Amino acid sequence: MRLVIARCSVDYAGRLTAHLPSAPRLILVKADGSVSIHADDRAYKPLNWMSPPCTLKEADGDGGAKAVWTVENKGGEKLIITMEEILHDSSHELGVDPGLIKDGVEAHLQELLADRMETLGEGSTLIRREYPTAIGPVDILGRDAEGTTIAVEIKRRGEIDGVEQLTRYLELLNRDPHLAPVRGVFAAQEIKPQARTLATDRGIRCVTLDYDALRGIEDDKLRLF
Amino acid sequence: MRLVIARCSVDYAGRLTAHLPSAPRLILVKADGSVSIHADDRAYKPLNWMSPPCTLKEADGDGGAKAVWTVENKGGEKLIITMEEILHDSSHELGVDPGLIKDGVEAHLQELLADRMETLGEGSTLIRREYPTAIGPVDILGRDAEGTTIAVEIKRRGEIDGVEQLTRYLELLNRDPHLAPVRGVFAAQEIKPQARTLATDRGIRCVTLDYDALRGIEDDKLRLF
DNA sequence: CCATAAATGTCGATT
DNA sequence: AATCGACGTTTATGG
Repeated sequence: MRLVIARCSVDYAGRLTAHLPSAPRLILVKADGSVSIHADDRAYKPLNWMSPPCTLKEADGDGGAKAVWTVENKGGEKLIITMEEILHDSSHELGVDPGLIKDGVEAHLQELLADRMETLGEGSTLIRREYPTAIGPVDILGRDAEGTTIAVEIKRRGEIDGVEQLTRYLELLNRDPHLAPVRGVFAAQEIKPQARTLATDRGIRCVTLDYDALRGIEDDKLRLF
Repeated sequence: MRLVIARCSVDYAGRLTAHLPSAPRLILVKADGSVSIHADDRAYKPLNWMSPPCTLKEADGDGGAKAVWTVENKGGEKLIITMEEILHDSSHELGVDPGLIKDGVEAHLQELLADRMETLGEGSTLIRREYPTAIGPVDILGRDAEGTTIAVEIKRRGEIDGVEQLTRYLELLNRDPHLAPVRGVFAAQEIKPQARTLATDRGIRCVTLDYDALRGIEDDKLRLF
């Protein structure tokens, strides 16, 4: 990883055209060849960048510029960094990162819920996860205690577009005489008020998922063996 | 901006739970208070981060650790960086960035299409751009060859969300007896298969826009003067 | 490689 | 604060 602090101007031509006037910035060159240009704000988002795979060509600047870097990818996107003053330049060997271990994402919620369908109401059973339809897979298809088909949409955060998504599935599923009538269940760790209102208005039941409780139940299950 | 290269392990607890095993990484502390942890790959996204506003507390490590940083925001999200070995530590004054100047293709599409309504079919005419409704402006309102009102939604990339948006407009517009019946046209440089399926199912016509061709036509027009 | 959906999405405008 | 829409979204996953 190479860290360069330089007063530079930057031009990008690719999916759009963009220009950065001259100012001191961090230029970050990673081992995979990627380049990113950071200002001293905007959290983690770079002002400009080029994702790998790409090639970096360093050239001496003519006149005012100390150096001109040209970063290019296969798609013809181009990033030109004109450095007028180099304030810092250091390189560091980091090696391959062991990578991030995540816990609590949607996929995990789906697994846990599929394993504990009674969370959705006593007597609820699983038909299958990722039930395929023409407009995408339904997270969980199941049956409630009365044997009515239920379609479950799972989100970490339940917002309006999630309700819309479930509504589309329900419309489609209810055309299938083998399944109809199908009832909707919107399950999320957190459901936004507008999403809850819309869902309720459409006869979709809302269920708030407690991740720790689901996982706790799961742990209890494992403890039995 | 402070740059630290350190062998560290990281724990994040907030919107999800995540852990990074010990390895050498870049820790980037910006003037806005944000902290991000980068591996030696991926230009854009760090392994872990905390967005501002947040507070950084540095503490001496006990035993194996040289230092322990705790970054926390108001929402109770927490990032804990345990540094076992510090390989580099430097600070740099960058000042406020003058910011990025973007020149998008986006707004141009609407202009071009409004100027060349026949792209949507022989005899199509413009009523107006940005036709206002209670739920936002319709990109283009026009008439087809038969005189039927058409509502056009323009996107660079046509996805399901865009079809939903147009559907909401159509629902509203069709309540207006002066306009009804209104037909929908979904126009984009690229239309995703699922979006096309949904649009077709709802009787919305899909039109793929060729930006270069539209601009070419425009150039021809200009050349006449 | 293409297509799709999730994301600690982020970011900005607007209510 | 919440919502909505755009983003050079990026990133991961499944076909």
